[in-house]
Amino acid sequence: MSERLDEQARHMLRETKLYCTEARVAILRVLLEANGPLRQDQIAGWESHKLNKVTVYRTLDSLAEAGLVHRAFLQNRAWHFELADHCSEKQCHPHFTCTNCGVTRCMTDISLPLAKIPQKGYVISRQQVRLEGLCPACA
Amino acid sequence: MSERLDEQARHMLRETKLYCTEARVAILRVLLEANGPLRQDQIAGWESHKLNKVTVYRTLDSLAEAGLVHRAFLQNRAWHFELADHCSEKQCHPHFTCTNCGVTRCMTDISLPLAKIPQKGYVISRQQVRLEGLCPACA
DNA sequence: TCAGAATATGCAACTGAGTTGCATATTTTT
DNA sequence: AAAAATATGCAACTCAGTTGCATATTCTGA
Repeated sequence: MSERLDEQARHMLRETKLYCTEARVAILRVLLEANGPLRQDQIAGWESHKLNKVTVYRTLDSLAEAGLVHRAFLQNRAWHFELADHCSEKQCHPHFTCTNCGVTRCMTDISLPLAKIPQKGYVISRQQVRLEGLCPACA
Repeated sequence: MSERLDEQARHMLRETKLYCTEARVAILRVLLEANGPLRQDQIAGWESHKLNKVTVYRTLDSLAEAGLVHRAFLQNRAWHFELADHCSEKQCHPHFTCTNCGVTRCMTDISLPLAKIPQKGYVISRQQVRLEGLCPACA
């Protein structure tokens, strides 16, 4: 229920010491409702919210900086954003994109081992995996 | 030596039944020389080639369609292109990007196991891995 | 609880990667 | 060498994402 999600969003914002503004609550709610990566325009237009584009980008920036949100792999020149849960500190879940219908889905139930770089001196802080292929509907 | 690379480029084009044009040879040569993913502007400006932007994009499109070149993960909204060697059919080598200096490097010597999707019906045709962190110079 | 400080928002105008239409040039085929 | 097939270049466009700046909102401390 929406009251519930609002409260959850507000809680997340307070936890991370971010100003608890209407836009941030709204955007977090959208991301809580949607369980998958969304583009800016999808977030802005969610249920006739009609949020301002600049606000959406700036809000997502601050949410990402606070670690509440992750930027997912680009597809067609547009960033995708999603909640940062289901992610370990070093690795986000893989994303699967269907090359036919274009749908992107979070594969929260798979994880690959972290890569090891044989050369000395590298520090890996994050690993992202993208899968491409056909979804069940298109295969 | 450059004659050599030109010949190699021409050979690759003939093999894939692509018209053997000046631009294609030049661009393949750049990619053969550089061993890492390059952006369009880097390719266009390589050694004062001054190739036309549209031509570069279209050439890379055809090279990618022919399987000679791969599009690598986006970084800062710009595609990166590189030769498709060192790649198995299903998996390209991982890319490492330094979050401090921004350098991207191909990790041709690592490879992760292919993900397995437990849900029925998915066909994975390609897996890409991106690593972020600090390079030896910045660590 | 309210003023002032801190921060977020919205608008309009911009940036820059990538694309498209179309006329022309180049490559291949016959 | 001519015709058919394809590639190139230009200019003008699209569209995601950004920036400056004036205004509004949220928080904090007396």
